[in-house]
Amino acid sequence: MDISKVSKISGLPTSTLRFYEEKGLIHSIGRDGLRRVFNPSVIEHLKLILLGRNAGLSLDDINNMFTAKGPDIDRELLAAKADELDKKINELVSMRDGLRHAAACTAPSHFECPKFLRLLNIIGKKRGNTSKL
Amino acid sequence: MDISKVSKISGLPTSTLRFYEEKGLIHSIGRDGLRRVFNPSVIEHLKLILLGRNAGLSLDDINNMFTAKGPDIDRELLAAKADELDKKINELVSMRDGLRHAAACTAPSHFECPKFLRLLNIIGKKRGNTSKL
DNA sequence: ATACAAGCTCAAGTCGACTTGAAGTCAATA
DNA sequence: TATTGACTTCAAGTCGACTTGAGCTTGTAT
Repeated sequence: MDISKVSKISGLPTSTLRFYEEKGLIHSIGRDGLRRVFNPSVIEHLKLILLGRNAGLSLDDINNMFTAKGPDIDRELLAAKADELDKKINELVSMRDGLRHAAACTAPSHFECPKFLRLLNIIGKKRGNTSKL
Repeated sequence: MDISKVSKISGLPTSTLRFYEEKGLIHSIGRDGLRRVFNPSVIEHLKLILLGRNAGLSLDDINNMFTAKGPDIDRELLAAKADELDKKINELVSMRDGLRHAAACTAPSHFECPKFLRLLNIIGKKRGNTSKL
């Protein structure tokens, strides 16, 4: 596949694909003249990258998690990231509920609605001890 | 409250608090000489801001969602953001499951593990039609 | 009285993640 | 054959979200 096909399938601009290759997130399997040639499997890699980005991971995180830099991957890192995601999922659920409520609530300000404030505080409680909030 | 107290309670550096004030995300209720004075309720605002940031919202989004710029808030925006969050939550759940599996899986590469690839594709399917992946 | 920590403003710097621009290569088509 | 359009590299620019630094003011402790 050439870069424009990858771009069309993935929806990512070619500039981003080159950027990702430079960062080592994806790889081309060779060149046709000057032009990069990609294995179709790059699409799966890109899916994973987009997914990770969407989950709020940095490109470096993604790189560390999925580009085995030795004989084996870092299982602990993966498990740790899974745990982080779990925490985040809980927060997002609360946030979503808070938003849904706020969209329906008639209180003049969200901060004057006890239900909304309660949701905020529940979230606060769930967040270990990294912040005092 | 003075800025250092807000900083201690919130865990945010004073520079960030000033920055947020400048952006209109929080407000001080006055000055004591030169120094900003905050109402304790700023803590609730900061909770919400941190929560939003954690959910991947931009400061501008947060500002639009929670600083009523007219008599009424934008309920449609809130509901739309709630829907976005719902989508994101689904993705994060899949991602988390994928990571948990990858941490345990013995396949030489994640991309050679059918189960992992299946998870990726399930996610792909869930993502409306904004991207072709 | 003096020093010092903590605040202040405003401009500039940083970092991650890209994007854009200039300048060149190359295959295909008018 | 000449132009076009898609590709290439490499450097520089952009954007959001802060952070840092210089230079100044103030309240408190020695």
